[in-house]
Amino acid sequence: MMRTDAKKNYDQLLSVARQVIAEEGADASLRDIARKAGVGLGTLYRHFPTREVLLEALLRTGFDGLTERAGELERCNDAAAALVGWLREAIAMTHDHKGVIAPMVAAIADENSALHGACVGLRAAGARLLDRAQKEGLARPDMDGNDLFALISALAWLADQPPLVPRADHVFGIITSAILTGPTR
Amino acid sequence: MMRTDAKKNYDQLLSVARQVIAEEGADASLRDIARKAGVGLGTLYRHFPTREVLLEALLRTGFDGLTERAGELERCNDAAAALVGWLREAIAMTHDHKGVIAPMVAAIADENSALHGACVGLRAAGARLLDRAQKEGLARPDMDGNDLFALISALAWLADQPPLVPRADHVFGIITSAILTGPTR
DNA sequence: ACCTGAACACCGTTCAAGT
DNA sequence: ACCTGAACACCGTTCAAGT
Repeated sequence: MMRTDAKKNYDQLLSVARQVIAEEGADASLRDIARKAGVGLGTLYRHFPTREVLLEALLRTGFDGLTERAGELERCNDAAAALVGWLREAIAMTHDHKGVIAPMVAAIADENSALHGACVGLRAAGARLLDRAQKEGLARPDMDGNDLFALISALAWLADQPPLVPRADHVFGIITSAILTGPTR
Repeated sequence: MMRTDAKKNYDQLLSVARQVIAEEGADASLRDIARKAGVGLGTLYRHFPTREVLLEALLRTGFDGLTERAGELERCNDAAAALVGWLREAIAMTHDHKGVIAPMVAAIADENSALHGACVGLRAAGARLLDRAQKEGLARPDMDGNDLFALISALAWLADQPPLVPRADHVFGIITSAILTGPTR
């Protein structure tokens, strides 16, 4: 069990980090976060030895929500709508924490990253929805969870680039239509 | 006209920058480049007042090659193949200079960026190829040069993320099939 | 005209010293 | 146990001083 003063610092750090990262992005200055939290820099490193650990803590509830949501949608009638709806939600989630998609992509290949588990879980949840849609003949068969993860990442990145934001929704539509359409032409 | 010593420094800087950026990416340390070029840091800033100016100088021949190539392809019989082939080349070009796609995307909305002109030219070249394919009924009509630029950017970014590289080609195929297919399903 | 490098204000990360 | 902040090795950017 954490000492109560440590717990207080931890919570304060997390709260300030959420705020700062929402403004500055996932590559915000850790020094700045510690400063704004009124805490020594070493304390931040004690609680979050790595930037990924901090991001994981910030995104945990979001990740959990998404995998839970995937479970619900698996029991939805329309497997195509379930897949596309979940994709949209997954992208929206990263959109709340700009700059987070690059570390997430890096984490999926790095078992030591604090974000690894969450990303693998995300990929698996998407893969299940995709698999169901494929079995019903609603999604192109020449894709797997890795392709889906790559597409989600690309769309999330796109939605993070201010000049591309106006087109993000439309591009989302183009790509989902490709997923739901038959294989090569 | 440049003084000959200045010209020598300029060339040396450009050559070292090409090398360093190939290894470290477009966000490589400018200090490091100056150091390796055996030149004062101020000299680098004199010749390349901004990182974008340096990137533009590095990519100029690549940009020119791509717009020229687009001109050739416009006279190709198969408008669909011309479009897809050019997309592939455009993405390959950024792939040679990792990390360059983010500044390029930023530049398209920033008229003051040294990369602005090149990016606008790229978008225009793609738009012409797209337009021709659309007029022949070979590409979906609900797209324009902005969408194409966004898709190229997303694919270029994807090809820059090591864990996603294995899927990059396949995802490219999925997306081009969406462009060449009819509109929504 | 051009070059240099110190100066300034920042980083991330570590770690001895304190409570 | 936990916290602090100095220390170290880096950045990008500017600019006085030199040739």
